[in-house]
Amino acid sequence: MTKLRIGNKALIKDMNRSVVINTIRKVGPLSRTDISTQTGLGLSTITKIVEELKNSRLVFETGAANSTGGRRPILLEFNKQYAYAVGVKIMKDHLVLALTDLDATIIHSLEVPFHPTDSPTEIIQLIIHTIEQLLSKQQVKIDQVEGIGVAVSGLVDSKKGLVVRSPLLGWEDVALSKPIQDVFQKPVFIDNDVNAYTYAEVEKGHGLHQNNFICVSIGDGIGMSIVIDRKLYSGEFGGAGEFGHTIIQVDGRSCHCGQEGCLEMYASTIALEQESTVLFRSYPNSILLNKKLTFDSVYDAALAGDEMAIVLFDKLGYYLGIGLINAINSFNPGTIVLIGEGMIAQEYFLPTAITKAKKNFFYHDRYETKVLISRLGNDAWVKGAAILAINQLFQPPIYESTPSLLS
Amino acid sequence: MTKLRIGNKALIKDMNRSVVINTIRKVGPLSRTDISTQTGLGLSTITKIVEELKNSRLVFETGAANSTGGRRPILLEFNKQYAYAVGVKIMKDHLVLALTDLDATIIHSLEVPFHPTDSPTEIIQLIIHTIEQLLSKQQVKIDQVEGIGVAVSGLVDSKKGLVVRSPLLGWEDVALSKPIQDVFQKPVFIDNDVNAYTYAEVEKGHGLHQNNFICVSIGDGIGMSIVIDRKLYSGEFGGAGEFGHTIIQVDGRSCHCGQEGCLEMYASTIALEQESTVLFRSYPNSILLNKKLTFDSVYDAALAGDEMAIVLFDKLGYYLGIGLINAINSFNPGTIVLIGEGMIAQEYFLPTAITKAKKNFFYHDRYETKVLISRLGNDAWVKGAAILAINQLFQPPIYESTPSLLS
DNA sequence: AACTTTCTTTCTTCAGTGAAGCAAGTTATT
DNA sequence: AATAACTTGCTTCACTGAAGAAAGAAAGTT
Repeated sequence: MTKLRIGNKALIKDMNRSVVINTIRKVGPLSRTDISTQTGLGLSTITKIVEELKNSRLVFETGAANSTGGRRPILLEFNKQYAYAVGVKIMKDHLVLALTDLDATIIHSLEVPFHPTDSPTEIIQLIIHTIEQLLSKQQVKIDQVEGIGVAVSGLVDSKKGLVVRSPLLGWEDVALSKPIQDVFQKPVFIDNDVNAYTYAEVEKGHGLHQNNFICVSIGDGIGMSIVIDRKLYSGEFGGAGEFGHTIIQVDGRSCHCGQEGCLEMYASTIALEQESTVLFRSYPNSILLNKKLTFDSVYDAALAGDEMAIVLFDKLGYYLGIGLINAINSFNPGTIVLIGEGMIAQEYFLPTAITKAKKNFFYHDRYETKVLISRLGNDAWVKGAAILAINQLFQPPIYESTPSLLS
Repeated sequence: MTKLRIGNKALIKDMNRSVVINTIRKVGPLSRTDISTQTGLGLSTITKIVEELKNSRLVFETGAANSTGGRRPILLEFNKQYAYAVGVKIMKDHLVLALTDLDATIIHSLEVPFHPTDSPTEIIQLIIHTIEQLLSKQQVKIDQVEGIGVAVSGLVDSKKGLVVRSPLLGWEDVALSKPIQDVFQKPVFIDNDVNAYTYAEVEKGHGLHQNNFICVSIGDGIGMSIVIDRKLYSGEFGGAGEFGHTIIQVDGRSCHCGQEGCLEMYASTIALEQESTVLFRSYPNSILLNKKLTFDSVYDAALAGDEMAIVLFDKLGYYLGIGLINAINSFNPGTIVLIGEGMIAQEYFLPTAITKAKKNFFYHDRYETKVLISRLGNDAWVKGAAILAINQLFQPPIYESTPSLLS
């Protein structure tokens, strides 16, 4: 278990430095007095800590604000350019990389295609090479990079830095962190792609107003992540949130995972295919006939007024609603945030899903789980990957062996 | 959100006192040197803190152990009798109360029946009256009681001290904590009964070796609790773990909760009734005919060789296995602990359930979720209730406004 | 007598605190 | 305008009290 540090002067100092810098980082330009009242620390303490933070360039003074009847406050701001982070997302046939500042703002990003047949080793080499390219193009030295975050779809053991299994990439037991870490000598963090997105949601999205929520991703598969008190819960070996493989139908449709009746078979891209085989009988004239069914293609058909497309989404919405009920009844989250490519067609399936989901166990009780849609853009995946690396720098240093900028 | 305290001398002292007392409490008789090496605190610090703890009677010296070649160590032990706690479990038609020491060992317990038609107010008065009786019988003054914990089945908002809904008792929105607290002027903690049992499991059961697990209770209904890093996760308003009402069959059997296809309809006492209506056609000679079906009665029938009883448990096991799969795939716990009255018949349904549950999403990956059976006795419910009250006394005081013995 | 282990005492270190005071503005009064 | 009085922001410094280190006392064993 993560063990608490014992109390000594080093702990006091680490904690207070952490509080001060995180206050400045999150609440933005602040005067020393503001920080003092917000944190509860004495003014003299703030003065001393700010002095140090200024010397290490983590914080800088950014002129004086207007007076409110006395001496004008000197505003302090977090130096986002103190260092950089790199985010990587591994997709089916290409990589997305981004260089960000410490606020996770993307400075420059690159996309590099690869062949689906490329081996893990080749792809890892491609990642390393592209990071080098990204850095040299932006004239950033590796010493200025505080960490590298990588997002991969599939089952990821982030503690061990291992991709246990990724059906999308055809990977099994790939040690992803180590080779990258060996080259750059910088901390490398890997996680599941939905988890990475969720970090972005925590820091930049709905997490700004919610401390407990779950993210459900709808796309090729169904993913989930669990946020408790702003922290992600990963399960014993990173598999929490294999929600797509919870069973909603005893002895139902066979899933590629070996089970029967998985939610993923009823409310993802795969579900569109599955459901359509039956539906084509009733809708022989559907323009979807002989087309590859994806959220995009079915959405286009629905927009064009194709009845079968509309029915298809409606069915998907019903099953998704059941999935949401199960999530609500298991976790009782205050909020569910929906993400993923499937959301482009939300108008066609979400109303049905939400109507169904509202009839959950708690709906008698005035307690309602809000269902929200992520407002982050498509770059949230790679931004989240960068946040994997950034976040660890600013954790409150109360546990043993937490690395930190504030040493 | 729970906010971290700022670093100052008071924090240091609180933290270290907490570390020392919890080390003594958990690891048992220890010398000062032992504590020093275990905690990492300096010997002189330990001497000072132990001095204080001795003065406040929280710790006492219990003779000297054998020498290992030098001065004999003076063993220190936690004073379990420093104070008392009271645990209460509200059952369908009776109360169970227990007076415990600070190690949650039961000193004396009482059972008091009531009428199912009694109003919440009457039952609360009965609780208050019985606590008084329990204390006076044991000649304990209320000042010596550090807290009172109450376990109730149903949806409990423990932060607000509210029983939101308890179908078993027919309660809705009952403010349970406040009236008790008003009388005794001592902290009162309430929680769901499965959660209370889980606290006992954390402190006295499998939690001694596991930091992350879930408990699944099988009985009249199906309950669940989630333990992450030795802490219970309760959800936004205490409803996490309404696992019995996750849907395993789209449009399946109607549940009293208003949904269809809830797990509870397939793997609890209710399921036995439901399933039997069909099965009686195939087994017209079953000795279960015209009997009230409970785990007890069906178990007796199975022991007597009744085929239908055996089939009934086998079906229940299959569905339970599906429930366990859903729990495993959602939470990826290292361990599942099974509890509840249903476990008396485990030999007839568990093998089927575990066989099914093993075929979960992770079973390719050498990662296995252990399924264990709780070894705690029937008094774990009320013991857990007492632990609700005891635990808050020994929390590490790193968050703002955590009450503590060590002020 | 020499060594070990446990525990205590004394002294040192250093981070936060709070009062006093300085800095730099605004507001009211002349 | 000029001045005095007030406000707000920040800094300095003596003080407090926590852990820590070192020396040594206590109580054993070899």
